[in-house]
Amino acid sequence: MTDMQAPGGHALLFLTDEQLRKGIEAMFFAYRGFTADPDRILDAHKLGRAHHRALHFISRAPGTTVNNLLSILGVTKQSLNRVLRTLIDDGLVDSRIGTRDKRERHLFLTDAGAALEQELSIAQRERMRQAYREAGPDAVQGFRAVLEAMMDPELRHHFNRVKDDRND
Amino acid sequence: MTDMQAPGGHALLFLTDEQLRKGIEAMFFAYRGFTADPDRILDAHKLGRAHHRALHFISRAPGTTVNNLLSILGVTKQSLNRVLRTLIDDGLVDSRIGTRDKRERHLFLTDAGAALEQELSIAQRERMRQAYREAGPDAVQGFRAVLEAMMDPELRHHFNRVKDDRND
DNA sequence: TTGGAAAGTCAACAACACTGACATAAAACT
DNA sequence: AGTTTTATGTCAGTGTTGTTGACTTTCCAA
Repeated sequence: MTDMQAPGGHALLFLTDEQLRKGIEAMFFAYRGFTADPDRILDAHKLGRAHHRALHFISRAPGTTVNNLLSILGVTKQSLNRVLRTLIDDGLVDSRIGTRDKRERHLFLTDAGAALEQELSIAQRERMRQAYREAGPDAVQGFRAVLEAMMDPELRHHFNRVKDDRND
Repeated sequence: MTDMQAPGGHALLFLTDEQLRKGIEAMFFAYRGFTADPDRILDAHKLGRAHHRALHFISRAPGTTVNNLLSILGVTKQSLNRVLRTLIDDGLVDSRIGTRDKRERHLFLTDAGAALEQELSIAQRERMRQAYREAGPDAVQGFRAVLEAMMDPELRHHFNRVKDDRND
C-alpha cells in the first residue's frame, strides 16, 4: 500500500476507487458472516437480531435504563419496546423500577437471559477469534482502528463507554 | 497484543473475551456509520438498502443475470424481484432478455441508474477513505484481512470474484 | 416430446423499523 | 402549588425487506 508523508505531517494514502469499493464489499460480506451464527441460534428461539442487540447491551451494562438503551441502539422507543416486551414475557429480561428515580426502568438479564446471551456471545466470539487468528496479530489493531474511524462521531462515545484493553 | 509460536507453527493469539466483545461492538457501530450516508441519499429517492445493494452489484458486473445476483445477495427471488421491479419501473435498471439463453435476464444500469449509483458510491467511498486515512496505512491491510476471514467460506468466492489490487 | 431449469407473479405472512397520538407517573422547575 | 419536562408505555397505522408456498410461462436439453 502506497503512502507518503505530506508537508503538514499527515500520512497520505493513495487509494483507488477500486480499493475502496473492495473495502465496501468486504464490509457487506463480512457483516453477513458476522451475524450468521447468532441468527441460527435466534431462529431456534423465535427471536431476531433486535433481541440479540438488546440482550448484548443489557449484559454489558446491567441495570441500564430504557432511555440509555435507546440511544445506544438508535431506534424508536416503540421499536425497542416491542423487543423488550418479548424478552420480558419470555422471562429473559427483568425490568425493575428505579429506586432513586421511579420513572426509570432498570434492565437486567434473568438466568435464562444470561444463558441465551452467553450462547449467542460464544458463537459470535468464536467467529471473531477465528477471524483474528487467520488474519494474524498485526491485523487486529488495524481492523479495530478502521472500524472505529468509520463510526459516526455521535455514536463513537457509546463504543468507548467502557475502556478496552487493546494494549495489555 | 500477545502472541506465541505454537509447536505446529501456527501463530497463537491470546484474546480475552473482553477484547472479542469489543470487536463485536466495533462491527455493530461501524456498520451503522458505513450505511448512514447512503441511507440518507436513498431516503430522498424513496429507496432502501436493498436497492443500493442491487445497484452496486449490477454496476460491478454489468449484464449479470438475476440468478447470479440472487446468489451474491443471498435473498429469495421474490424479494429481489420486488426490488428489481422498483428499479426498472423507476428507470434505473434495464433488464434485457439473454441472446444465448432467452430465459435469462441481463441487468444493466441506465444513465439515471449509473448516476444514482455514483452518488451512493462516492458518499460511501468517502467515508471509507476517511476511515482509512485516520487509521493509517498499516491498518488497511489488517482491516481487510480480518473482514475476509470473517466471511462465510461459501460467500467468500463472491468477494474474490474480481481480484483486488491490495499489493500494487 | 417430455422433463427440468430460469424467471416472473400472486398471496400471505413476519420482523423490524418508522410516525403520530395519547396516557401515566414522577421529577424538576417557577 | 402549579406547570413543565422527562421517562416510559401503549395503540394504531405504515413501509421496507425478508420469508414460504403455489402457480405459470418460457425455453433449453436429454
